[in-house]
Amino acid sequence: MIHITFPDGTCKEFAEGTTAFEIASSISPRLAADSLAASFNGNTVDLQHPIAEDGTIRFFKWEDPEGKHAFWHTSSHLLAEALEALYPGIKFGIGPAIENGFYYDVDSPTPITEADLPAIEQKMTELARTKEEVIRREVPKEEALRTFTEKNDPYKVELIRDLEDGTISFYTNGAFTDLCRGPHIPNTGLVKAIKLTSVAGAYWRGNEKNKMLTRIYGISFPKKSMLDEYLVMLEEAKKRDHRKLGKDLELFTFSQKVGQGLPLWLPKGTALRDRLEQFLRKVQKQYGYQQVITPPIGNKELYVTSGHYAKYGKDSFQPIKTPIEGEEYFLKPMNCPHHCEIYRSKPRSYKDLPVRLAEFGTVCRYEQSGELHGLTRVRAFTQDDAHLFVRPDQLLEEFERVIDIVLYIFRTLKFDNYTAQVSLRDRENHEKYIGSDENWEKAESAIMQAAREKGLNTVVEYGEAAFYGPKLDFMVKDALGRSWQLGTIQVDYNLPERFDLTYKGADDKLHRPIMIHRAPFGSMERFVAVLLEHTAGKFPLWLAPDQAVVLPISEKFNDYAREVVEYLNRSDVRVQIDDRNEKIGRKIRDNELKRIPYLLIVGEKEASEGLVSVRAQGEGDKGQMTMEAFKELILESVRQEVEANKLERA
RNA sequence: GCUGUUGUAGCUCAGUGGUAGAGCACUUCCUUGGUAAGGAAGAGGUCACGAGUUCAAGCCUCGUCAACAGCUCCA
Repeated sequence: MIHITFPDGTCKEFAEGTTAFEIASSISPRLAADSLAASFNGNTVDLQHPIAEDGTIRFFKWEDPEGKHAFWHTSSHLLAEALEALYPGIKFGIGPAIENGFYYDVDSPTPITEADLPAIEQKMTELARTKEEVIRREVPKEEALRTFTEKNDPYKVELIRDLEDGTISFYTNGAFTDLCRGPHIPNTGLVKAIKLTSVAGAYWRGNEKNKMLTRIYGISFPKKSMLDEYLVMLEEAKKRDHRKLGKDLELFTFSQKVGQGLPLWLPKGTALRDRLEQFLRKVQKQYGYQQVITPPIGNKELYVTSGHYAKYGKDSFQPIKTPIEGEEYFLKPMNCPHHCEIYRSKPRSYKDLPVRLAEFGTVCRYEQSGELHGLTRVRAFTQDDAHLFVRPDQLLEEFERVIDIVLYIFRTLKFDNYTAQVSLRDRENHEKYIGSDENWEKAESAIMQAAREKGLNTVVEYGEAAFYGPKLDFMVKDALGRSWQLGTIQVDYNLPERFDLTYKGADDKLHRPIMIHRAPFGSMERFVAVLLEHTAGKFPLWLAPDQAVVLPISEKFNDYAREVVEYLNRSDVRVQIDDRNEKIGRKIRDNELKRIPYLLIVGEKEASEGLVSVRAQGEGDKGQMTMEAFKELILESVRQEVEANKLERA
């Protein structure tokens, strides 16, 4: 007998071999429908899986990631079933659930395009309506191989060959049987709303030497209304796309003539970016950073020394050769080698450390053309870079101080949902990294400790480290839950070695400093992109390129409006005038759409009494006040926005 | 880089081989107004670029460039 306690506290006993789905059904059909997958002793198993003796069961709901995963995974099998019915002879690759939905890779005898998707959706819906049970069956590896060889499904055969010997699980829904680990939902009838979203090419097993298969993406839900909500959310995401907002708000542009991936910052975008830079400069000054400036190119020897030439030389931009001497220079792809040479420019004492060199350094990297994306992936960008040269005994504290800066920035800009990703070496393959095992281990443990002490919500990824050292990246979720990598902090034992950086210790001997690379924004380009999507273009007052615009009711009040503008500009409030010959309703609409934080409406009453009528972005009429009072309101709000999160230490 | 889709006015987009289109934005005029689109007229295009097919190409073919989606990559 199995004894099971349910989430609501009730207890029941079941015979051995009872499936989780049967158990859920025995409680209530509702629970069965809601429970999309079950967990057994902490390991996820599917609802068809027999319950073993001492098990406790946890039922997942749609809200649980495991529940969605099982739901979408089953949907992908449903897609395969529909495809097999519609395209006889089709071959299947893999068909997993993903973060938002599912896909299936197929090799179809006839091409499948977007135009075919509605018909496939239709077929899937039909099949789902027949409420097919999803049946799990365990078979020996040899039998699995035979089944798929007979079916002439070469991709599946390849997959099975790579599996360990023993039993393999099969799942069947209707006429379709797939090799699959599970878990799945018990019945395809639970899938009520399906949308196939796109078709794309994808290499078999992600290797570009392999054949390209057709990947069909889709998403599904247990209710029609949930699909509708999802589609609305997608629309909202499109509106927030930084590429669209950047155009609408005149922040940046690209030119086919200037070149791919080379952003042109427009006046308003530049104003925004400058303000972010000023903000960070001020913080860094308080943390003892010194600003430096280095040239945009560097001699090939610099990169041979740093090791970057060997690693990236051929994929990088082509060298620039001096016409007579024939020396080779490269556009700088990073600032660290230059900063190492600044460190080397004079002897350093242990008393001088840490040395903190900061630069808003513009770098060029030859990103693959297919990788370029708005401002988040470009070929020329400015890092809010700094390199900290520290003694081993200072590493941990300095690392934590960098975390403090990153967290301060996130608080000020209201990025509340972030996680820290610790990127360590691949556990097996150490060859692609440079530096000694001992140093790597020291660096990795320092990062882990700093993250722990700062209470960061941390994810550890093996194999994601840079070739020269482990790193801590901050992953930020925007308002729509999409994840972006922003700030990065990296420990480096390698460059100090290669550049033979030293300091004189208290023992009168030379020692090797440790280097920390860090960029709290990541790059100005990506940060502005993420900030745009996070705020939907409604920047906080202290960052907004224009903080207010004065709207005269009619041309008769243009002179007074100009007076207001002049007064506020003198007081460091960024304000414009909209003196077009338009009705006030029109001016309000246009300036609201430009996301100007405050609209100041002036007519006869205001002009005669020195007032402005204030309208706040998205909040409507706020009533009248004197222009002096408005100035104070703005300056005070700005003070509060920037200083509310006070630095924890200076 | 690979596969696919797309490229027409500043923006969003119609236009299936026969004289280049709409809405918004822009200019001028009328209107002088009170919290999210007042009215009229006008100007604006080497249809991404280059070849080819055709009596004739925005439209068909090839190449190049760029954008978008996915894959692969990311110091």
